[in-house]
Amino acid sequence: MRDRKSEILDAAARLIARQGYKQTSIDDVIGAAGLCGKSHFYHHFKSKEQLGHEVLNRSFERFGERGLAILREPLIDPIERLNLFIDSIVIGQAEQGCAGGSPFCGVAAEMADACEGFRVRIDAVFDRWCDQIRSLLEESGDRVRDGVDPARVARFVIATLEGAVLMTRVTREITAMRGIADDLKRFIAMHLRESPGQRAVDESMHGATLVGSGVA
Amino acid sequence: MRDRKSEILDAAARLIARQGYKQTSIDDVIGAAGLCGKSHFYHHFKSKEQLGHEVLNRSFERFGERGLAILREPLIDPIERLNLFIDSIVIGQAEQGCAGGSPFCGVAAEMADACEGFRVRIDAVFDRWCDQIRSLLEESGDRVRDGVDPARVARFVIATLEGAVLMTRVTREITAMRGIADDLKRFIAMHLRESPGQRAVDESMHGATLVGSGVA
DNA sequence: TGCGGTTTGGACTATCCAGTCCTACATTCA
DNA sequence: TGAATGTAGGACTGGATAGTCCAAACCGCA
Repeated sequence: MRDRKSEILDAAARLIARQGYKQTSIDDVIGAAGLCGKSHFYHHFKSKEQLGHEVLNRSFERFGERGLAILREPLIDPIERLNLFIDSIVIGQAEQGCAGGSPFCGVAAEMADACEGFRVRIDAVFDRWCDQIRSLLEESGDRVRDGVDPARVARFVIATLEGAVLMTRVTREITAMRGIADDLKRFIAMHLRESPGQRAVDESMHGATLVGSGVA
Repeated sequence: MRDRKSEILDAAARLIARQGYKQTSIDDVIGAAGLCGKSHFYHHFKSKEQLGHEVLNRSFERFGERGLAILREPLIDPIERLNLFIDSIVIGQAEQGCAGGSPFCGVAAEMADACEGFRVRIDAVFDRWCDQIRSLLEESGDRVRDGVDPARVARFVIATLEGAVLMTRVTREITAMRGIADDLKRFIAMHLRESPGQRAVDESMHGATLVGSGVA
């Protein structure tokens, strides 16, 4: 029973991710969702702002369910999970043709400024995201070097991913993001104790980052 | 000879950095610049889009003159210059109260979507920025490890800085950004050959990133 | 059958905003 | 003196957009 409200939210989420909150008009949403008139929309939502909040919540839940799901996958090694997660962001961005990005990127910044309520919500999203990665590192226990602050590494990972998504949005080029993702994995490996990790760092230094293998 | 047009550009640049391009109306600009009416504005600019382009160019020039100037400072060691540059971004963001960010961040993404012309321009900004950092690494010559792709490292640095700025914009918190900046310097050091760099990495691993020294 | 929530369809208001147009006044410089 | 340019002030158009209101159909369910 896919109700109409969900369809509206899906359509709105797609539009907002692609063109931003302010730039997405109620009429756009109505058109994309195949509604007939405003009254129908306003039957389900009090205002555009409410729509924004619900879209944000929904995107957050979806991201929690699917995007972050890999971070919780118990059968895979924690660090490997983190690497897979990074790859999944790159793949997602490539699939979207380098536009729009994850629901909390350029859009996040725009909405954060548009309304304090949005900002707080997006802040919470970042927090939860950060927590997931942090707990992943903590789960790795003794593999992580002494003195490493998992929360701090988590924030670094998120910032770099967000920045990379933003960059591809401007350059419309996915190759650079792949390089950044690989380098980010090396950055993470740098915080691991055991030699396999360290060796991996050195190997990738002489593999993936060979001059010319990146983007011209 | 501070002409009126420059004042308008300055006011517009400030507004756009804070609230975005679309959200900044001509009337806002007129008010902030202390003009009397639209005719005066349209005497200097053909359209809002032209204003956008000129603001972008101007911000770019300013950033080139001041922001990137440190990257070209011949008396300072190249890598040290890069570190100073990273610090300057953090300081700049702190001074702005974590809002707005560098002219080419959230705003860039918004404008990139608003108009293809803007996108191309911003893309060029990233390119030049990337080139500056790349040439810095190339300048360091033998200090950089074999197999390291300077352009790729440059893109990583830029992505992480952009992401960090975006993050502080949402969290309104500068502390996290300081941690990210320090970690970014360690990432750069990781690509240097000589032991001082490597030692610096290890030292900072047991200094800056001690659990609890980051943000709670 | 009838009630309540959903859907359709569209008219309408109020507001914001980019851009136009027109009229003055001041300054500068030929 | 007179033309060009910059500044001032404001009326106006046209389009987009959020939000309201109303009337009628549709549909599941008691």
